[in-house]
Amino acid sequence: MKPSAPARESADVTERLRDAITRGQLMPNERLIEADLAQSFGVNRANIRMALAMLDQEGLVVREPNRGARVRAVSEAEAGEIADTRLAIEGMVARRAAERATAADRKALRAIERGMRRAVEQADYAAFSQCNAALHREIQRIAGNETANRILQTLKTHLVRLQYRVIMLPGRPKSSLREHAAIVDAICAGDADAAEAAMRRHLQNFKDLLKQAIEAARLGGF
Amino acid sequence: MKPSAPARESADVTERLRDAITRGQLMPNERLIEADLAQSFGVNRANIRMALAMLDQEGLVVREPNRGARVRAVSEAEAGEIADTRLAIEGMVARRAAERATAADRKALRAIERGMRRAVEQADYAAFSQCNAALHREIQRIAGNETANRILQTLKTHLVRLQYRVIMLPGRPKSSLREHAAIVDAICAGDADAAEAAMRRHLQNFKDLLKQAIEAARLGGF
DNA sequence: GTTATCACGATTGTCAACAATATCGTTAAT
DNA sequence: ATTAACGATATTGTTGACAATCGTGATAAC
Repeated sequence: MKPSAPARESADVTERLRDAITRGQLMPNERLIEADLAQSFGVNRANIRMALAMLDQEGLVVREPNRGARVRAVSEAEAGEIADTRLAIEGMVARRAAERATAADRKALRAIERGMRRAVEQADYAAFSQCNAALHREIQRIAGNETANRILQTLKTHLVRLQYRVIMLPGRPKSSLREHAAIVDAICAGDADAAEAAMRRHLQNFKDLLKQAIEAARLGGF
Repeated sequence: MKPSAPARESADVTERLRDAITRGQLMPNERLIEADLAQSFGVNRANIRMALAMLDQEGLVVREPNRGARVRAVSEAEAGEIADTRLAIEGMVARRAAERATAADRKALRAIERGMRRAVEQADYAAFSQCNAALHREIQRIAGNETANRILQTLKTHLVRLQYRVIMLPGRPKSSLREHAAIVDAICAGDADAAEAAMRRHLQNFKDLLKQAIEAARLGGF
């Protein structure tokens, strides 16, 4: 059995195009020519057109009338905006998670936290990154706000190109682990205020480090 | 001179369709048949198709493969989610506004506040509603977070169908005025924490009243 | 040498016809 | 009477062709 019937090619194409952009296969400001994309994806131009329209709405590409579409470049200022917005939403999400977490939920959070600690001890960056994502995802699931989750998803999509720099910063995994532990503690204690505050601190640090990383990269080569 | 060259019909159509949905001319769960819409809007089906894809991404319609599009109905639970998310973002926005407001900005806020007070004294609901929107818009402008503003715009679009009920509640304009005054005071004082807290209180009240209004409507006929 | 004009190629926007799929009522079988 | 199979109709999805527009380079005017 298939996972879910696409039956409509454009949905699939949109996802593939989105991936190509977020994975950096298509560079910022690069022109996206419908005919070329149609050929390289092996689909009709109408599908590409549809995908571009949706990704435009999503903010991943910009389209100018009669002048085509380009991959949207997120400026440093915009990265800050995105990080602020994410911080606000995910703070609320952590709060709700603290209010709603069941015993099973708490157990799941602790398990991910243990995995994270193990990854730090073994200096396994890939595993750490994965646990990081899993933890945030789990908190979102517990909070159960689909609207917020959808928005967070697109915001993270915009940051994904930049954030790998932060993980690589010296000492970051260890401090990140501390921050995450504080979040999990607060949620498991059912302390909504503390959960929101901890999440905010975590994402504020992330934002600051992201800014540093971008600046360093800008001055130091690219 | 024109305001800005559309030159592309689909952008215009998208806006018109969005308006038709938010203004209630197209009811929730109503099927949106491409051919019909194309005829009634006087455009090609491809444009309608494009518009539906974008509004789907925006969350205003849902599309199922080979089964067409319908106006998305926001459930009571979802209205709560939207209100929560809005609260989180707009709290952050108020905080930033407090940090960034110039003397001119403060003057503009005070002017809108005066207009609001006048509207309440004269029991002019339309004017009040307009000042309400203007005040929130002005705060967003001052904060200068375009990412957040875009998201707030779409979230409000989803609530617009419901929120008129709240304004009509007895005594609401007066309490709303108090809440707004507190927000303006905090922003003008440059007190970021107070501004966020005041905005949160305001939107939390809004959320609670919205829930009440929806419940009352559900029990009392519609 | 600089600027204006024009024609051409590349690309996007529009359109109508066709194919594929779902919906719904009818009929037939049990 | 209930269910299953079937076919007609409505609707969406796909495709290719055509029209409109933009960028660019060549040419001409000054």
